[in-house]
Amino acid sequence: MSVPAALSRSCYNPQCKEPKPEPPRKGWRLRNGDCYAELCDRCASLFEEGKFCETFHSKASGWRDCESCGKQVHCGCIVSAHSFALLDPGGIECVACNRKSTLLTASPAWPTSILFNASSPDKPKDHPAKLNQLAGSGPVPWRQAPALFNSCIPRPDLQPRSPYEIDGSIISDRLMPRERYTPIDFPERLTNGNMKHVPIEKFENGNSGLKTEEPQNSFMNNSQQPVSLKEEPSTPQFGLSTAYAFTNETNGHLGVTGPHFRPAPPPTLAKHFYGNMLYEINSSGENQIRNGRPRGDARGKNQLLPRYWPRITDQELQQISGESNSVITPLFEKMLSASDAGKIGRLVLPKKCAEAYFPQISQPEGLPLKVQDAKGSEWTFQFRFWPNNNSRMYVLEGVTPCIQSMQLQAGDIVTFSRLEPEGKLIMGFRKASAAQPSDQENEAGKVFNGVSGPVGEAADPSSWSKTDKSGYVAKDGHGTKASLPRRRKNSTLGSRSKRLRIDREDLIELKLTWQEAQGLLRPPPNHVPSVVVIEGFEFEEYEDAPVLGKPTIIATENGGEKIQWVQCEDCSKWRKLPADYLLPSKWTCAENKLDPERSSCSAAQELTSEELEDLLRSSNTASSDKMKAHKEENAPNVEALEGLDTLANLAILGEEGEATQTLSSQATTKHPRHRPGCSCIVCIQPPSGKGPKHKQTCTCNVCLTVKRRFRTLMMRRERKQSEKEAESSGKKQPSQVMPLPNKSQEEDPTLSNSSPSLKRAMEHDGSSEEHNRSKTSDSPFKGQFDLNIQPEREEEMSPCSDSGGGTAVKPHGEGGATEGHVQLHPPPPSDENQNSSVDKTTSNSLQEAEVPSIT
DNA sequence: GTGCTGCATGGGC
DNA sequence: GGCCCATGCAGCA
Repeated sequence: MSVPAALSRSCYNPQCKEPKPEPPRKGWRLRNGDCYAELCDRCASLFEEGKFCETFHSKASGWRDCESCGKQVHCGCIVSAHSFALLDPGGIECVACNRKSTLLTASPAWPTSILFNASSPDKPKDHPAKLNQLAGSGPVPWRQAPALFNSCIPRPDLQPRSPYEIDGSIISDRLMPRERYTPIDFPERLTNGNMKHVPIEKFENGNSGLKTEEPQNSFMNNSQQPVSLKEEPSTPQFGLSTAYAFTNETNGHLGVTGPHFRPAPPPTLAKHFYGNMLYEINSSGENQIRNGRPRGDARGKNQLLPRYWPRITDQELQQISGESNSVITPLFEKMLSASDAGKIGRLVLPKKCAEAYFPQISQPEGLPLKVQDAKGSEWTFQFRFWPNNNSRMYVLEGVTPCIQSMQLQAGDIVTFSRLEPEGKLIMGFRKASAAQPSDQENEAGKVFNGVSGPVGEAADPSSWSKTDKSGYVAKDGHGTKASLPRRRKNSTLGSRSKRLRIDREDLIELKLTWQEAQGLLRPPPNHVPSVVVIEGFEFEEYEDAPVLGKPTIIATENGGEKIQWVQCEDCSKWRKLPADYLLPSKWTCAENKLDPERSSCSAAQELTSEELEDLLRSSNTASSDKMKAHKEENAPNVEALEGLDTLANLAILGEEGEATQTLSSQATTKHPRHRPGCSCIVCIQPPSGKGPKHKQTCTCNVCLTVKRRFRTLMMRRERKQSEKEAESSGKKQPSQVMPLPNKSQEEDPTLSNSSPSLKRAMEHDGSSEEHNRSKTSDSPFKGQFDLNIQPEREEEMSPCSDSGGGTAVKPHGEGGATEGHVQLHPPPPSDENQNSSVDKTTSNSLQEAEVPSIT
């Protein structure tokens, strides 16, 4: 610690023994921010002439050439810290050249340099304020800040946090690995060349955490991977040379990761950190405001809210950057609201983010903004604003196609990054399952995991794994990683919007229309259908339930040939396949045997973004139209849905009148197993709605078979029930008893394990009037049914809950009565639910047939 | 009737 | 109390 300038009688310059004049002349501002070097006349004059370093530090290290005029500038000490500017491409410029270039190339949105000079050395008081401005507050546009940070702060991963963001609980519970950091006491660096990490305990709020000391260079040396920085902090700069140390939880090293990661950008954080650093550093002895504003205000209105801090991961960066050497600057992220992900196609941008990172717009119409998605597709959005309460509301318009192509929905997160040096905007995303694995969002996350991605994989908190074709899911055994900020009280979904929260609760159900669900059904793996011949017609029957297949988009090529587009699980590129090609639930480019040229994820996508957009749009339209048509067609008959017991643990909750669209862009209505030459009961029928409908009196083979099999089914059920009743005689009878068909009906010997949906066809021939009556019972689940029902289990639970004995539904046809939701969690096993389920199972089974065209 | 556009409203921070 | 922003809604095409 040097002698306070005020206490020394000699010139502050240690190389000068001259006494200070009275009053002493002020030199540069000292690091503590309040004092100034008190100099003798000579040294003061040299300082004011900008020749101090030249005179006294000529043999010191840290001299650099101005990139413009070549003039040597000492960048190695605090004395001249304000007389040069760091340039984005690297190097420095003297004040004079920088002023010229700034005037010539001034771009408020994308500054070319960082100015470290004060307006005048004789106004050293200006420094902190200017630095703060540069860092993103005050009149200087926020958009200047990213470059500022980019240039100075090696930040390997995730968003920086201010010291007071870290408390004990955060360290232990919230902080993700590598999120840990410690602001560095920059004055220490300046003086002794070592990078000392300020112990977090030092901060006023009692935070505890990392306490390490590393040589200055070890910051980079300890990196697991090199960091692409345009300007490395090799030269200790003024206080803005804030750096962060990170620990890698796996090895405890300080370091940075990510080959293309540029330091984190949140502009206000620059101010945030700088201001607080000054404040905190002085907090021990001088608990005053150092940056000109109360500490509390550091989190004030000018802050980029934590929920917008980019939490982009290495993998995502890698995905975005691909193999290029481009540097990616994560800008911000936003969780999609219902309206963002809705049809309107408007993505509301956080105001601060929009103003900081997007081009400045003065007219509400804004301007078109090209954004590239993670797959490389380029989209053009209209970046604009609406006047709103004397403020602005920034929106991106026309995002629907992009959001649909990424299959995003409310709760998912879109991230915005900038690709340097191109300056291209990159839009990435994280699926909700990756972002919300905790708290109230937990359930939704689990659901998503359950449907679209692996769950319960080895917990590796430091990594992310893909959960679906394009999103990521956190492999977080504790369910805390990705939800760190969301667990805060003021989290986006925590309390920000009840409406959004409700929507997320709805995510417990996978919104899936019945037709879409059918379209996704595939024969079970290793299936060996038993073929039964009835009157010359072959019937396939499966022992196991079908599985969910890969959604595709059916299209017609110019030549009229039917094809389907399928998206690769790994690279999310769309590949073309024959329309009748059967896809597993997961499909990757490697399986594209039919098109060797595109059997690798590295192969380009055939579809242009425009074509894809059209395709998705047309798919949606078709789906919507079909839904409407189907609704109209079935409106009189549809009160409940068919039991899709084949969906294993899924349940469909029909919601009449509500057309869900979540998967409509992907779900195909293609007959999942409609194969040429197949003579099964469905394949001999024309697709739903396309052929003549069968009359109730129809005696064709199909109708007769259906009827006979239904009778058999009912007889079996009756017999089973009788047996059970005999066994459980004396037991309490359930409140609702399945009505049974006429016992005199003959049994169909071929009915071994047929689909319960066959039964529905029977209700139309008048033989199941009882069922029709039960269908209209006052069940609280009227209009719905629970696909979680596993018939066998139901039978165990309720002696009268025979669901028909069949567990496998042939995923034929598109005969869904209406759309429904697939529910992943069964209703609570209350009596009411059980009974309701029984009722639903029975009635629903009778209402839906795999031969929907039979009337 | 439907979808789009621009603004208004109001809850939450 | 002011600002942000999710969403509602009227007007229009």
